[in-house]
Amino acid sequence: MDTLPPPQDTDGRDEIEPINATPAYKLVAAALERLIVSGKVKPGEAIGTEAELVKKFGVNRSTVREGIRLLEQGGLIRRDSSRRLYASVPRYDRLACRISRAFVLHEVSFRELWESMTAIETAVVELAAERITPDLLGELDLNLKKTARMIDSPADLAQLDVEFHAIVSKAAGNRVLQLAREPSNLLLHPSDEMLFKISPIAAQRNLKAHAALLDALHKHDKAEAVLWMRRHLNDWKKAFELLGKSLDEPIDRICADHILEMQ
Amino acid sequence: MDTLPPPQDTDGRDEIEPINATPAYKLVAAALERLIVSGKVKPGEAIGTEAELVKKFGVNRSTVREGIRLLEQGGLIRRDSSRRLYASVPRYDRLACRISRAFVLHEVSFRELWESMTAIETAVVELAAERITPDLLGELDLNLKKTARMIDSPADLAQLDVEFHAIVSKAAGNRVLQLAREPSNLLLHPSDEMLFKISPIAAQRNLKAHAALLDALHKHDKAEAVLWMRRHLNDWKKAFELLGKSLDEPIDRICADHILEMQ
DNA sequence: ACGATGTCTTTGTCCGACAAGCAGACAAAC
DNA sequence: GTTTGTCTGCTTGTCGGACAAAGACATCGT
Repeated sequence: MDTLPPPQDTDGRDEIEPINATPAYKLVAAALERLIVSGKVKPGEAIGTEAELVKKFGVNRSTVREGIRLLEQGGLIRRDSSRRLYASVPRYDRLACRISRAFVLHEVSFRELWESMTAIETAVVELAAERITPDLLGELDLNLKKTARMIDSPADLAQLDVEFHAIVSKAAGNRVLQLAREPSNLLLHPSDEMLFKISPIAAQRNLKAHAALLDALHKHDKAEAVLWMRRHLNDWKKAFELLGKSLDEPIDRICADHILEMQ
Repeated sequence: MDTLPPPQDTDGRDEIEPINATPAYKLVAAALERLIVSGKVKPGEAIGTEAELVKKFGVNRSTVREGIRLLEQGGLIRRDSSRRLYASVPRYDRLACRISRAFVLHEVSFRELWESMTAIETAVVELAAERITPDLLGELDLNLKKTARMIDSPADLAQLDVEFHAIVSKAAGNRVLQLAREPSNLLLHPSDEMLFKISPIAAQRNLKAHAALLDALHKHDKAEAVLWMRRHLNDWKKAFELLGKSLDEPIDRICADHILEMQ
């Protein structure tokens, strides 16, 4: 696999070097990436126009454009209205979406998702109990009310469930945990809806758990919040198993559509 | 995102159409993405040549190329030798790298990283204690021996530390947790090295903790493994604070270089 | 001063072209 | 028969130029 024999030092002139055939468009992308990540161009600042980049890098416009496309999808470059290019910070929701997609393609199991959710959500809710602010408590109150009203509409319930936990994770004030949590949440959402559709009891238990969690958060009671989160997650697992599905089968590919349609 | 209000059917002449302002190259990318994610083209299979895609989509070759570039960086498309295009599954290390980069740009704090590590690593080690296999135990044994030998070389120590935890996370058999863990690990690595460089005691405690963790894993003793992981993480925090740095300051941008250089 | 106007700029898309590298076929040498 | 070298397509990477559309900008008339 180590291509090319070592440059046979026959007569001292061995500067052949293993051929560094990196295409120009990748070099352009790498250069721009370095500019942004290293902070020389701050998020929000404008990248030059294509013509300027052409002059700066000394390559053709098509090449510059291909380089830009590489970064565009990664979220390091954003287009305002009018399609001008600005440096940008990758958005969490986009990242979460990509991660979810990767999980689908890798065919991770529900068990893996559930284990991960258990670990992360309990930590999140513990932090949230400590740090939650009144306005986020208000948002949760509102969400709970809506959940009670929508108790017979599985689709809305699933949506509200996702929202509830998203608010809690925001309250935890930890963006690393927030991003770690998001993909699993996205992927569990469709199953969530299915559970609510099939079992009204699951919907009831969901509502009750949310109410208890919210109460614990109001009281800033870490222990109780964690306890209810555990119960909440166990409920989900039990309901899932009642459906006759195995936790060890890979998540459905139908989740993929759900992920895809959000860009 | 191609919304826009429906074209107000005021007087029958409503062929205004919601202005499909999505550039063609994005549509190409979306179409290819859908092909791969939905499973119509399985990972490893070849995407057609550019010429074929030109015919299939009815757009110019440049446009096709720009579309391909969008997916290329995301890891959905891979180039074999000879640059032919194949569908692919996004690699975890690439994803972790991107996530790390996002954290740097978002200027997350060491505290956020540490809290996340605490939550995830304890869960990981608990699962690992249950599921670890003899060969992974062997790898850990080897890693521990090397760590003992390299006790005076901070750079190697940091590298071995990262490896140790990576092996543990592999042993946990949960890819979701594994990916959730990776970015924080990457970002803490440089600070790790700095800690070892400044405080030989930190290196000693690190070695001791690893030994104890490994012992617990050998015995499949969950409780002890979790206990030692907690200690290990607290050690890190204490050492960090001894350095006089605040946990609440954003992670250094120097981490960025470290992240960038791994593709 | 303000709004309507036309012009400039920039992007999205297309066309055509060429060099380099890879794959396979084919002929030559052992 | 196997190996080697060569040749010919095919595909990608890069280039140059071109044009339409839409935003940005300057100008002009009131």
